[in-house]
Amino acid sequence: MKRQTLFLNMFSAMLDALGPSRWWPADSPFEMAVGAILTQNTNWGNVERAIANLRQAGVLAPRSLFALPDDALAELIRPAGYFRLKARRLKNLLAFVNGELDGDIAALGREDMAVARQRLLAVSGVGPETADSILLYGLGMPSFVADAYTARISSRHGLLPEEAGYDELRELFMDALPRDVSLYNEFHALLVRVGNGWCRPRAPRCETCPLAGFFP
DNA sequence: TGCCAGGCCGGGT
DNA sequence: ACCCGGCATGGC
Repeated sequence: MKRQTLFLNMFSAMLDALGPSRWWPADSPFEMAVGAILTQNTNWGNVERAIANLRQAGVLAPRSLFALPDDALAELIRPAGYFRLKARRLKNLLAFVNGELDGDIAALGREDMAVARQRLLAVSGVGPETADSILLYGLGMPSFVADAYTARISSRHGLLPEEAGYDELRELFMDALPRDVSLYNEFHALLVRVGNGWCRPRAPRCETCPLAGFFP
């Protein structure tokens, strides 16, 4: 079977079983980017609390958030964990957005995607997954997000060895699939949902997984 | 109770 | 070029 067909069938199997995800839950590209930093190695429920705190404090905008002292910002995002570290990372991103993009992160979306990706990666605290999330979900660019779930599900199904690196994994999906923003969006969202629900690190529930028996 | 969560950086080999 | 310790809260 053609590899693209295999991947699209995998997508359909998850979509049929779970329905559309309607990701990313954010009101603006800026809020999305903030969420991308806050959710690093962290449960989304904790991130929601942190974002609610920022909104409540009226600082969910590039200038006002940057104006907050580090320790005040850290206190507001405490529920998201790693809060001192993430306060610094947010400040790094904000310095870039305010200083180089005139406070408008959406301006990045009008650049060449590889250039936009490199500029995001140059911000300390923005790694490949965070950058790709912002490109895809925040800016609507076709950059596939290859996170820990993608790696786990892929290796369990023998698509790649477990030790495969981030870029290798991303290229596997991007080479196999058409460059389509909506497809990448929903595909990654479904992988996360399968990873949270069935493809667990220690206790996989493979019997009832939407991908059970899908791969040869 | 321990495991897990939509990673990344910096320093050491 | 890899490997590892550190970072931290909250749900199950």
